[in-house]
Amino acid sequence: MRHVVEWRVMAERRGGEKLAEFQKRLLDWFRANRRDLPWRRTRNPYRVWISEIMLQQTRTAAVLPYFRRFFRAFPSLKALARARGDAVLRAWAGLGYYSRARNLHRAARIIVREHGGRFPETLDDALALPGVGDYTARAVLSIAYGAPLAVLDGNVARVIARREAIEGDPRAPGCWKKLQDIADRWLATDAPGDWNQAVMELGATICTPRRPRCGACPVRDGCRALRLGLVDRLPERRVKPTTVRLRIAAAVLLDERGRTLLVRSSGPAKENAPERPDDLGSIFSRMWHFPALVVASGYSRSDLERHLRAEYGVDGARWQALGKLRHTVTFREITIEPWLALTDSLPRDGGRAVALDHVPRMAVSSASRKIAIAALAELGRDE
DNA sequence: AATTCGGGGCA
DNA sequence: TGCCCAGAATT
Repeated sequence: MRHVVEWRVMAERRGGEKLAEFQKRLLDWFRANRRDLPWRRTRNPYRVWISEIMLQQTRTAAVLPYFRRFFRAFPSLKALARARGDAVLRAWAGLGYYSRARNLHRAARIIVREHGGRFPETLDDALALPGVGDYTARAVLSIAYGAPLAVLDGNVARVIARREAIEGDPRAPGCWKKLQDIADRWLATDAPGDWNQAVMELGATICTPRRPRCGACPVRDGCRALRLGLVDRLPERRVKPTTVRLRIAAAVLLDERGRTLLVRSSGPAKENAPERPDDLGSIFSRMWHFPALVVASGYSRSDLERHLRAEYGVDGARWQALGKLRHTVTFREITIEPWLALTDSLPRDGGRAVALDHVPRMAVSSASRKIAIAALAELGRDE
C-alpha cells in the first residue's frame, strides 16, 4: 500500500515536471519567435479586445490593415462609443461578419455606461457583453489583465487533439468540453496571456491543419499523435455527409378570400426506414406545407400544374414565379422555386385551407415560412 | 443541436 | 470546388 502511494506521488511529480518542461519550451519558443503584430505592442484592453473580435474566423493577414485603420478612426473605447453606427460599419466594410461590428459598438457603449469606460475584469461581466463569447472573454482577460483563463479555439483544439491523441470531432459538445479541461490543465498560470498566445501561435504556424511542420515543432517531444503516426488523421475531420442538391417547385395557391392550400405528406413506408433525400415529408419536417414537387433543372410550370391536378384536383389560373429561395437542412441543399397561383376554389379534402398571412405564424418548417413570406411580399408589392 | 453570418487562402 | 479559419448569436 505504501509503495502504491509513493508510486502515485512519484508519477504525479514526473507528470508535473513534464508539464513544466512543456510549458517552458513552448513559452521560450513563443517569446523568441512571436510575430510583431500591432495588437501585441501593449496590453491595452481596448486594443486586445478589438483585435480578438477582428480575428474571429479571420486570418491575421486580412485583419492587419483593418486593425490599423480602425484604431486610427476610433483611438479609444470612449471614441468608439461616441461614434455613429454607420461610421463603425464603414470601417468594417470588407471584413465580413458585420454583426461583429454592430456588437462591438453596442458593447463599447455598455462599457462606458456600466464599467466606467474600461473593459470589465471579470469573466461574467465580459461574457455579458454582446459579441463576447467564451473564447473572446478568456482571451482579453488573460492577455490584458493576466487572468488565469485558458482559451480554446480552433488552433488550440487542434494542438491538444494531436498532442494528447484525442479522437472524435473536436466540435462535438462532449469533445469540446474535454478539450477545454485539458486546456485548463495546460495553462501556465504565471503567464496566462503569453501561454494562450503561444499555443495559438503554434497552431497557426507549426501545428497547422494540413501538412504540419513537426520537424520545426519546439514541443514535438511528448506529442502522442506524432509518436503514433496519427498527425495527418488528427483532429478528426468533422463528419459532414456529402450534401445532396435538390430543386423543388412549390405552389402557393390563393383563392378570392386570401386562403391557401397546405398539405401533409404521408410518412415514410416504415419506421426507421432509411431517409430518402427527396422525401418531401422530411424536408418539411413532417408538418403542413405548400404542395410541392421535386423537379429537375429543366422542368416547366406545366409539371407543377399536372401534379396539383393529379394529387389535389385543383387548377390554378394566372401563375406567377416568385424569386428562388435557398434552404439548407442538415445534408440537403435545396433550391425552392415558389409559384403564386390564383384559383377559383380550393379542394375540400386532401389538405387544409388556411389564410396565407397566417402561415408564417403557424407551426410549419422554416422552408414553408420562407415561401409564405416571399408570397406575401410579392402580394404586398402589388397593392 | 443546427444554422447563419463573410471573406480569403489553399490544395 | 470544398475545406478551414484567433466564434458568437439565434432558433
